[in-house]
Amino acid sequence: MSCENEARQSLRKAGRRATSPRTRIAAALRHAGGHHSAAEIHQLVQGERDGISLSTVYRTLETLEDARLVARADVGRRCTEFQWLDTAQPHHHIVCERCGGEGDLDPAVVVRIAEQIREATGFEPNMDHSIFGGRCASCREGQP
Amino acid sequence: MSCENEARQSLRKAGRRATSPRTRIAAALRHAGGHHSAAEIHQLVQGERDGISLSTVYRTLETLEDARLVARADVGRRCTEFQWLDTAQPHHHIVCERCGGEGDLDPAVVVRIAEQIREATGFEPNMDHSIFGGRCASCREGQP
DNA sequence: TCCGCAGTTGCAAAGATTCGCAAGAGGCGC
DNA sequence: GCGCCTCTTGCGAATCTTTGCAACTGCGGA
Repeated sequence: MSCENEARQSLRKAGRRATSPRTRIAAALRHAGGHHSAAEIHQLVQGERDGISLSTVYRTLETLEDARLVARADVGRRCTEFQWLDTAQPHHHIVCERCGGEGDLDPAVVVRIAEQIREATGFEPNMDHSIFGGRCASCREGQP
Repeated sequence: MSCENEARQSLRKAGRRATSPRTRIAAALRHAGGHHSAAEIHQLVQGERDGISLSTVYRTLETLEDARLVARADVGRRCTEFQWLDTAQPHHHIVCERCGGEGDLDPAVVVRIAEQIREATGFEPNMDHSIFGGRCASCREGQP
């Protein structure tokens, strides 16, 4: 699949070595799309030839995150997921802490938020893939 | 110290049982002020009478977080800290992902951000204690 | 094409956090 | 003040994630 070559190029472009485990992990994530846990990603690359150790999966994800190729999302406790960023549009979520419902956040709103933070602090916030916790409208009405 | 009584009252007000471990943990966090890791909190309450198990510390922190008495802050990977909220002003940080430098964020900016998210999605974001990652001004200049 | 160094990997062990279960304790009603 | 029911705790085990270290490999230069 071309994902493998694309992944390899993205890695080189980011100044990282395009090793076999790295390429396979990146390609799998890119090809699969959406969010995946470390264990899922480990599964995805297990099917093929020789296995990749779980620690390598974690280290690779960290590397890819540093290279801004992958975004980490801590959706609630006990649930860290990763997503390929290179091709995806930046997108953002809001998760209801009571009912678990999710909503998407207009990227324009996030851009404006980032601008406000930059103006206020001089920091350029990293908002490749933000997740806000909160209460959805119906849960807010139901309980105080 | 009065922290213990205050903590007890806050717990009851939130509809939780004011048990001895809970009260001690809440009082310690309240008294200590600032951010503390689970292990530090465990240490803080170890000195006194009988010990409190680490799992109880974690469970209590979770309970206190649910009750909005404590805020959890994931400052980068490998570093989860907790802070007593009841008395503190809401406050917000921005952390540089490159140099580790920290800045404070004007609460007014955060209020505006919360409003924008509410208008856009109907969600009321929980912004008791937000942390944004990003690049500080000097790191932005230094490296692209 | 071959070599050498620095970056990576696999493995096993450590650390952090959560979970299951039986025993114990807080708080409401009597 | 006493009893009971439910919520909590402690302990140990399970899970998730990171780390240390020695062996291995990509890739720039000869």
